[in-house]
Formats: sequence, structure tokens, C-alpha cells
Amino acid sequence: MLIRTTSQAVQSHPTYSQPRKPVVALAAEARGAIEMMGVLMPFARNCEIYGEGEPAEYLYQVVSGTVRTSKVLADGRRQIGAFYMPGDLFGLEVGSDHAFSAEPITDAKILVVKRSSVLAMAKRDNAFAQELLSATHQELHRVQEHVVLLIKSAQERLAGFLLEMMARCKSQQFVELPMSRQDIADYLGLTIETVSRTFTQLETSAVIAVPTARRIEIRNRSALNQMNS
Amino acid sequence: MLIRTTSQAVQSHPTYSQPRKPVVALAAEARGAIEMMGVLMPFARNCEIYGEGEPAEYLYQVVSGTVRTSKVLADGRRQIGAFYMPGDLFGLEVGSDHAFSAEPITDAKILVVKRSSVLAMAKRDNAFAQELLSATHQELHRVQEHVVLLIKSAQERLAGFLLEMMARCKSQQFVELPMSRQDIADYLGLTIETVSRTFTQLETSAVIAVPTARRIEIRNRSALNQMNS
DNA sequence: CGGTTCGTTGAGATCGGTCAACTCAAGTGG
DNA sequence: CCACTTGAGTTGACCGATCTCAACGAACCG
Repeated sequence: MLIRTTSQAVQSHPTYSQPRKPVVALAAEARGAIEMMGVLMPFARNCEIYGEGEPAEYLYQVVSGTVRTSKVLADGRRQIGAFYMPGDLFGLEVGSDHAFSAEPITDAKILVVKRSSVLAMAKRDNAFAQELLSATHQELHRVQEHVVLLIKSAQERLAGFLLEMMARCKSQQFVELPMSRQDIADYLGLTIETVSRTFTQLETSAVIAVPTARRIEIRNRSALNQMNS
Repeated sequence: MLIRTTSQAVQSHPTYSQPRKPVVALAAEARGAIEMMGVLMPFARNCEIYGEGEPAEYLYQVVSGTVRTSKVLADGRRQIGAFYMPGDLFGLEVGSDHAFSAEPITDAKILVVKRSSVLAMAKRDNAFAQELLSATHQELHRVQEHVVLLIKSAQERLAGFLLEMMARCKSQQFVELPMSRQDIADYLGLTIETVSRTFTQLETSAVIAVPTARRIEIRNRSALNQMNS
């Protein structure tokens, strides 16, 4: 079932060679500490930040742009684990190897920190260790919500996705989507066609407006909330 | 869609009053430490260990029996987050409130530790803090695999589930399932009927045998592995 | 021997997938 | 300035995996 050619092959001159790994935001002091330890690196759209199965040597924080983590199954199906936006940490997921790969979906600036530095810091500074644990807990919570999303209907999944994106946006009325329909589909476990049709349905029922494919206007937030169960 | 009356309502005289929260196993020394801090409590089948939305004041370790974590949506759909078996830690998930509730699916003995004790211990003992972080990472990894499972076909989901259960069994040939078909269905995002039919399919194609509903014989492990992609 | 709970099986309905055509915007080059 | 190309997104027609509803079977218990 569902053999899809994932359109965007890895390419696009990576601006730098590869470091690695993904999730959440730390409190102020800890964030300061991370900035001290890390190096800010620009990455080109669609280059590979790290690959599935590679050892997890780094921890990352998005400074600008958006990053997706994904996993490609043997038959070509692709699952997107998360989208990370400015302030989000990623690369927390495991102790050893990466379960997912990570690519920027726009040009992005990313703070890259050696995992060993992070762990050493955590060893010295208990508050920092707590922050790290807390960030991991947040990521765990996010993935659990993702599981709940995946058992719902197409409309509910898209509603949930839009609410998730809204929560990360300044504007309460407009959501700017940095990702393609294919990315949304692979995040929600749907096909691109179903995503497109569902956007159209929501537009027809006046819940949203879609002035541009990548720009969504929220016209009835409570309807979205209701769909989200 | 899919309004199901989750058959097993919470009941069955809880042997004790409620403590709370879920995930993985620690290395030997840390486990020893947990035993020192915690209290061993018996819980009756289907009683509530903790409820969704309650503050997460405790950390738990299964000593005997099996525990499921679950979340019930507004319309009655139920998602099972995980099954925890002897040695597994659960209640790690968040810093504040429980996202899921937890119930034993068999009578169970559970080691219950105050979260504050755990955190205090983590503060004093860096090795212990590392173990806690590592356990959380393991749980994160498990949930990510769960996401991947949920985008697959019914057959692939069940194959993945059986492999997961096998990995936690002594015997390589027989898997003893402590959970009902309804629990399996809610874990895999399927209906009980589809789970039942898929078991039958796998039996017909000689991949497994089902001497009893709760006892599965693995007859062709590589076929299962292949289905798991 | 009922009654209850759990699991299996069948028949039909439905949601989302598949395949394919079409639109639209952006870029290219003559 | 205008074909032509290319990639992203939309839409339609059809199909099939899974759900729904319902009946049936098996194990357990008083």
C-alpha cells in the first residue's frame, strides 16, 4: 500500500557539512548556557542535518526557519515526526542513534551543541539538568499527542494540525505554513489529495479561508476546537 | 465516527487509594535506589492507578502484572498509550499533569515513588539523574515507534505489535497476551473486529497459530519482520 | 442450566487511497 | 513578450481496506 515517491530528494548544496538531532524550549538561563556552548550554523533548504541511524552527537536549537524530522520506511512511505520552529530544541530523542532524520524545510539557522558538552554541563549544573529533563518531557508529551491525532478522521487530524500551528504563531487569525502539502500529509498519515480535499471542505464550511496554499485564515476557531475533540 | 462504549468501565475495588504517572527500566544501581525510596503496592485489575489530568506526584515501576495507559476522547474513542510490564517505569511522561490515565489490566504489584523524592535524588546523584534522563529517552523512542506503527496497514500494525510483545517475552515461540482484543485494538487504532480478522488472516497464512485467544504461537518470525517493513 | 463477557465471523457501508487530468504560478529562453 | 517547462496543488471517478452493525460461538460463573 501507498508507495509514494517522496518528491524532495536530499540535495541542494548543504551550506555546511553534517552535524545532528531534535525538540523543545528551555528556560532563560539554560538557553543562555546552550548559546555559550554551541555554534550557530546556517543550513540550506532540504539539506540533511542528520540522517536516520546516525549516532546522535549533537543537540540542536532552531534559531530561524523550520526543520522537519522524518523517517522513510522500506517501501517509500514517509512519516514526519515533528516540525521545529525558532526556539525549539531537537535532537533530544534518544541516547545513542537518531530514530529520524532531520532536514530544514526552509533555509534555516541552527544552534548546534555537542551532546557531550550538554551532558557535561548537566553534570555540573543541576538546574540545567532539570531543564534538559523538562524539555524531554515536553517532547514526550508532544509525541503522545501526535499518537492521539493519528487515530482520528482526516478532518480531525487537519483541525488538530492547524490548531497546533496556530499555537506557534503570533497572529490568531492567519497561519503561515512553511511546509508543503506533502509534508502535512506525511505528518498526519494521509495522502496529499486527502489533505487538499480536506482543506477545501473546511473552506466550504467557512471554518477557514485559503487565500494562498501556504496561508490559512482561521474564520471559526471554535469549530476547529470542536473537531479536535 | 467510531463511538465505542469502552467495555471495561473503571471499577473493581481498588485495593488502595490513588497515587500516579508512566515508562522504562533503569540500570541496576538506580533501580536499587528507587526501591529504597518507594513503597510496593498491590493494585486490583482495572482499578485506576491515576487519572488523566491529575497532577503527576509519583513515579511507578511495575513489579508484577501489566499496566496500560489510556486516554478517552470526548466521543468515547479510547487510545492506549502503552503497556507496561515487570521492570518498566511509567509516570515519566510530563512534569506536571498526566496526559493519560493508568490502569492495571491484571492484578499488579507496583513500586510507587514520590516524584519529589526522585527529583531530590536526581539532584544529589548525577548518575541517577542520567539514568532518569536515559529512561525518558527510551520512552520517547517507544512513543515515536508507536507513531510509525499507526500509519501502517492493519496487518503491519498487528505484526509490529506481536514483535513488540515477543521482545518482552522469555519464549521466542509463544507470546502470552495479558490484554484483551479491545485493548489491542485501542493500542493499534483499529476496531476489535479488524484485530480479530487480522489474527485469523495471519493464522490462515501460517505466520502464527492461536491455540487460545490470549496465547499466540509464532510460526514464521521472518514473515512478521517483513510485514513490519 | 441461564447469564455474562469475550472473541469470531459475515454482509454492507464508508472514508480515504489510487490514478489521472487539470490549473496555476514561477522560471527559462528564444 | 510569449511559448514552453516544471513543480505544487486541486479536483474527479473509482476502488478497496477498514468500520459498522449484527449474529453467532466459546468460556466462565453462579
